[in-house]
Amino acid sequence: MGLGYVAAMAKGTDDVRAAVAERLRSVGQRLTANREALVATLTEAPRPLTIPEILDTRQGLAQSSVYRNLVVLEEAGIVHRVVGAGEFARWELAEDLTGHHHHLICASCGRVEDVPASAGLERSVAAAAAAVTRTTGFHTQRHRVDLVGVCRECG
Amino acid sequence: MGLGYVAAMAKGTDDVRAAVAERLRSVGQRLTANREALVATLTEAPRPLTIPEILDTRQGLAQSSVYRNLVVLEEAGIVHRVVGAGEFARWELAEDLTGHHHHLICASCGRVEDVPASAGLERSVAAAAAAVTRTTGFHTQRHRVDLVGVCRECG
DNA sequence: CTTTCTGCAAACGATTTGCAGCAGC
DNA sequence: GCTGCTGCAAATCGTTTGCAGAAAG
Repeated sequence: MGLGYVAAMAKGTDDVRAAVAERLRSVGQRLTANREALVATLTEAPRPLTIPEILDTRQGLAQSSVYRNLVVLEEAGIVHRVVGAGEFARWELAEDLTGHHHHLICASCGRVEDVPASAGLERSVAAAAAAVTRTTGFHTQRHRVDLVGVCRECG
Repeated sequence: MGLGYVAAMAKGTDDVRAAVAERLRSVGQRLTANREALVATLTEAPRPLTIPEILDTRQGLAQSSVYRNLVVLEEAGIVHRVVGAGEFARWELAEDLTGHHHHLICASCGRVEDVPASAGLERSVAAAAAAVTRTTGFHTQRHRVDLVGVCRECG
């Protein structure tokens, strides 16, 4: 990947804090209270959050700061923008901080839930990616598997 | 799925036309020249298109009509909104008209390309979906596999 | 201290919508 | 001919940005 840090599976909360501090510094950005709060909120959530959801969690936080900081955190490789089904963007911690996972997207209520990725599926995706590189020259860096359907509540 | 039509793999152009006409009628919508043009454009494209791309294809077409008709066509189960990496939404024909496929998304230029899905990968996804239903009660209707990376041109 | 962040409010831009006239059936 | 579609232009709303004061290092 060419980045200056080592990828790892699901880190503990303290490791996350340390990694966040270091990655921000490596991009020449400061570690501020707002950014810590943002990371903490995303760490605690079992699914990607929308900006309104984030604002509800911590009131007194300016909307523009949330948007701006999410961009900074994305550039630092700490969070990822996730496109859901709804009209808001969703954000989650980068996968090397939380562990790789896939998404369940409810077509009825728009809710997005995380699910751990199975080893068998991962192997198949890797094989498919290798085949694609051979035939098209496209180099896969990561992948996204979303299951779209109806959640238990809406079913 | 509870819809009034039978799912099928990659249909011919004429079958697509017929299916489009019927599905529109079944939702109480008319088959107009604009809607036919829209479907034709998407049928010919080897990848999901953005609204600006669609407008370039057929000029003299009002932007608002494109937006409105895409919504109608989506409600009729004829097209699907696809979220790319960029700032525009992308649209493609529904998979039961074109055949199931996955997407290659270039993180550098934002381009989205279709790739056929391999049988092995499909089997793995189906198995994973079954496991999810068992453990969470979520019922999968369809899935989305995106490979995110760098295309040959950007590489 | 200097540089970067923050909050506020105003600007942006993709998408949606109101309305009067044209076209499907 | 009635109803619904089209195009135009104006409105919407998630997101971005300019600016003056506060905070990180």
